[in-house]
Amino acid sequence: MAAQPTGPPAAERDADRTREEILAVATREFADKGYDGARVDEIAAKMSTTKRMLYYYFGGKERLYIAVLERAYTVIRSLEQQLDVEHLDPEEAIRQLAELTFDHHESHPDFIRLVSIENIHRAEHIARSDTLSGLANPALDVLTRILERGRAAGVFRPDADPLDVHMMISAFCVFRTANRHTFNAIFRRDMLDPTRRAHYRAMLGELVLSYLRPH
Amino acid sequence: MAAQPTGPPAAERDADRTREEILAVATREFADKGYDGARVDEIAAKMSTTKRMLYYYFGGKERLYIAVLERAYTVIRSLEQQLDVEHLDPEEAIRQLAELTFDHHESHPDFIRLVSIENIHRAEHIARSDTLSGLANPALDVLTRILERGRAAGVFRPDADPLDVHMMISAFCVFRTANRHTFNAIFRRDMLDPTRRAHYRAMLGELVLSYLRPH
DNA sequence: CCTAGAATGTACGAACTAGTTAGTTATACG
DNA sequence: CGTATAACTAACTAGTTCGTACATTCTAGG
Repeated sequence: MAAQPTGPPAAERDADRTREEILAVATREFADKGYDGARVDEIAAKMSTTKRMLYYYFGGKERLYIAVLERAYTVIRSLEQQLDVEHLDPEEAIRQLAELTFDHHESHPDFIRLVSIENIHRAEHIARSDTLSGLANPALDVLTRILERGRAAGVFRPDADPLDVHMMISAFCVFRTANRHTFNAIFRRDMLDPTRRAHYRAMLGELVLSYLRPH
Repeated sequence: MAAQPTGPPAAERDADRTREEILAVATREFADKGYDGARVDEIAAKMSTTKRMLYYYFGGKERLYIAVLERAYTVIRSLEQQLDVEHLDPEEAIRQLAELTFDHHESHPDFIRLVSIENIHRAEHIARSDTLSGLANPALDVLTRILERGRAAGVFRPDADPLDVHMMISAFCVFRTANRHTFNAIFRRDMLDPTRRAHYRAMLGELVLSYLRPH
């Protein structure tokens, strides 16, 4: 139901383009203000079409929000699929995986905010989405294989669980971006200050590796 | 302006009691629904007095929310002040500090939610509160002293920064509670499941200590 | 006992907000 | 060329939400 069969794409009356624009504006607005803070009229005002189209294509505020979440997760997952660290030795692979995750979180603040917002709502919208509720994570598969190789080589402790390690990495990266505001307000240190970036990036790698090494 | 001078405390017409009840109900409501999701009328309905009192004592929704934040932080800080781990050797002190922080986060889910909510709002309310914006953290002082002792004894690496270590611990604990819903929706693992509690608690201690030990 | 002022309750309204109704224009296709 | 239908627009509405005006009751101090 997409893809113009012949001729150049019409500048006006392009359903796909309209849908995409609504999603893009809505993503920014929901990430910025939260689900309850976002205003349908505000989203409408910021796009080149009207509010009616938002209801035409998505059916309502909540379903638009779910569509936003679905697209955001899809984008992130497709990026994760490009991970290519399996040719490295286990230690270096872990370090790279951690640092790529680190970079990743830093360059997608909207996604992190959407996840925080969704947690405030106890993931009720994710639960309502078939697309999202059981969505596998390619980064976790990569991590699982690295751990196995490291265990076999005797450089990693044998009891390390992939999901636990993934959680450690996520916790560090998510906290750094998601909690930066209160952290900065209380401790007067901006965790996202560019001058501290290299320090935190290296620290995460060390943290994970020092945990993984057999004692 | 409190403390009845003579006679038994009046069951009705007790300004302090009314204030406290409003704060308690508002805390639950804001933590549950977020700032924009919370409804003034809903808070009013759940308390034994009327909405008028909320405006009489706090002036409005936003100022009530700030008062809620101030009280929540104050409570947490006073609990932190009771930390008593300085008599232990550095390694054991760190482990205990981490585990107490862990317990702490688990037993104050409302506080964690309020912090997440405040981060969605980029800490704008904390910034507006004189009480909160520069509030020192007793746990950080304790941590600083432990690290110093450990460094002197040669059991900790010399370049470990107290605030970084505090951040590591917080990241782990906050992520486990604040992001449990999306994590569970995606990975089908409840990080707060009681049967996994001991595992995570021990893991945090190991994580921090393996990072701190000189390599 | 009386009064000033603090504390409380009721009822209401102005502004906002999600969603809809009713109608219009462009485009694909025979 | 004509028409069915997808894409689109503007104006409106029903319900909500924060906040307030006004009336009332309790309590401390003289």
